[in-house]
Amino acid sequence: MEYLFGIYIFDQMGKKSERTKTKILESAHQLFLEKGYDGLRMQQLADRAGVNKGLLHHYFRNKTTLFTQIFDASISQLFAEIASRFGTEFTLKEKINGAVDAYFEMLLANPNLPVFVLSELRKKPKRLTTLFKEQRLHEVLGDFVQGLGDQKAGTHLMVTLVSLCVFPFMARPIIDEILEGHLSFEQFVQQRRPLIKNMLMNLAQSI
Amino acid sequence: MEYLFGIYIFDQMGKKSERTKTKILESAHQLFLEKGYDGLRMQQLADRAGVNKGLLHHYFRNKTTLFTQIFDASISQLFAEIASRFGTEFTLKEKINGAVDAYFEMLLANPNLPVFVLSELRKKPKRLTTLFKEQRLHEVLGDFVQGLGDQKAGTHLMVTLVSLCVFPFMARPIIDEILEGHLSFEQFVQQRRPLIKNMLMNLAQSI
DNA sequence: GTCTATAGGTAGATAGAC
DNA sequence: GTCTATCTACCTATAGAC
Repeated sequence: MEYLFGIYIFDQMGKKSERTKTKILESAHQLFLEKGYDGLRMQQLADRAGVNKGLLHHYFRNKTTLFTQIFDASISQLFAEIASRFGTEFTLKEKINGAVDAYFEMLLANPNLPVFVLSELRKKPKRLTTLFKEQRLHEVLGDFVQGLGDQKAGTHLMVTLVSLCVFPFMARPIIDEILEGHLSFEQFVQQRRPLIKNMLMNLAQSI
Repeated sequence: MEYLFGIYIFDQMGKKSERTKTKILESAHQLFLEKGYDGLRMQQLADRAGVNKGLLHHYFRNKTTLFTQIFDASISQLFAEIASRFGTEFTLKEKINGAVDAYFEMLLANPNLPVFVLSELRKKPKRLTTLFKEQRLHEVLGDFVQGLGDQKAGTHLMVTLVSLCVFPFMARPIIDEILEGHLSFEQFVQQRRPLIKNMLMNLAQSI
């Protein structure tokens, strides 16, 4: 587990204190994404990490500090996918296909990430503005949008791309219920992948 | 405020106890959607409703009972939009346009509803299966999917429709940040409405 | 029907032993 | 560096007065 713009980078080979910190961060990552800030108890986190409650405060002062690290890294990860296959050497089609594939890969590995980020974001909207400035996300997104066409067309294309890739993973409990075992969720989203790429190419040509 | 399949229907004209119950339910609806189950304190709810904490328990026994009413009604509302403009007398184009318009209207009035439902659903996935059975949602969705084509095409068309309508509202904090005041969020989603209808018609013709 | 007071339990955080 | 014990604050829920 490692983040491109991440706040924390794990080092499994360090001394014991580093390994303990890593174990706590990994557990916090899992549990905050599952339960959200308000839903996670420090005792649960200590149990999962296999340490005592007191240690959590020794390393991370308080719950908020720990949460902020996980939250910031998670937002960065969402935007990293957009930048991942971007560059002037790619054609429009390659950029679209590359971004869709990158999102699918990330979402298959981190299915809870979008719901976590968007629900916590609603409670702490100011954090986003800070992160945009700190990590120069306006530049990253601006470059991406420019690469997709003019300002208006590029923005709509990007929002369409992210909507189509991300939403089915957020609505997974509902989609599972609808599929009722006729098809696995994984099969369903793999069917969608070429459909999504086609829709995006059509949209790119029409605006 | 009234729900099609809703558990609670407000009656502002009834006796005092009914008006108090209504006030509590309205406040609970607002606050649970903002803060989620874990984030809302019973004291906050009492303050907003203008009553005492004890009264909440008098009318609704405990926090879970109250939450379940709001949660169930919110899920029903999400599915109600799909059924709203459905009927064999409509053409495919009318069904698509009608469903998109119904979703836009509902989302403009209830912007927090999707994030609330999907984040709470992740924590209580079993509730969905129960609701699907109780409210015969399989039949509602089955009819809708049939009206859009065969099983596979209909399902993908429906998921695309909901993805494109709902996701931008969930990601509103991010989109606000991207638009940076060049355009209001409302203007942006209104620009998208015809784009979405076009994409859905293209998709319907191609699968 | 509504409020006050409080019980009973649990949360986050700290101090200090080992 | 890690654990145990404990503090203080707060939360849900109840009992009982008005």
